[in-house]
Amino acid sequence: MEVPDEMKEWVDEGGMERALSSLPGDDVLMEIGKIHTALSDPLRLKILHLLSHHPLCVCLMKKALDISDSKLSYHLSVLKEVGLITGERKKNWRIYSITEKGMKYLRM
Amino acid sequence: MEVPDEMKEWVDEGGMERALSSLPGDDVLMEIGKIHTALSDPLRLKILHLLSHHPLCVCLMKKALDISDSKLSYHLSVLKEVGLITGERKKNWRIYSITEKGMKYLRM
DNA sequence: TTGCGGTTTCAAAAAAGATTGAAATGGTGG
DNA sequence: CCACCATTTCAATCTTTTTTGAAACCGCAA
Repeated sequence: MEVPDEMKEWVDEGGMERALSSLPGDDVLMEIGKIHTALSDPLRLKILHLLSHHPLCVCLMKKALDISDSKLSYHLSVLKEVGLITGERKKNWRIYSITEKGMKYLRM
Repeated sequence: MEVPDEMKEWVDEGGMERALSSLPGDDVLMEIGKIHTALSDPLRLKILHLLSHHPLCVCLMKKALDISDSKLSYHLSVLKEVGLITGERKKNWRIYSITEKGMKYLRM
């Protein structure tokens, strides 16, 4: 197989094999991919930023973001699914908090 | 408006206003979102990992990943679009390299 | 100039993700 | 037990992203 000079020696020294074998497994790549999917929506990034200040009930987020209940609920579920936030019941309310993982990804 | 005790004092002290005003603008959130969209696909993460070892021509990546030309080309274009990789012509080949930005996001 | 290898572009089809409004859930206080 | 409040779930619809195969492109060598 023909390759550009620039990478010929690297390939001949087995660079490609090394690169391929140090690749994360498909399961790992899929999980990382899912986290990035969760972070790919501006609204969800907004939610994450809000929660980085203080845990919040759905009602306050709804008011701040001015969107429908079901829409907010959907996006919260996406963030929760991948562990960027957690939610706990408190009386009639549900209070969401950002996780360590969420903070880590927000900092990037 | 009724809110859980847990966040009453924070809200009363203007926490919500502070949180809202320190939110990145929609343009910024959209750009960050786009980068995460680019990182959301396992195949693209694989490409990024490969390129983190050495610049590569499309033909080598195609062989390593065992996918169609047009599919590979599409995913390369997505990564290039958001500045995670760059590509330059060299004779008949096109050689892609990971950018600093790409390295930064790969490290996360 | 013609043909060729490597790569991209295109349009159509398939798949995944987001939005909507209505209905359901599940504690809580009366 | 009942009615109520905050929130979630559901199914239909719409939008965006991905896949596919065919056609086009581009620089190079004969």
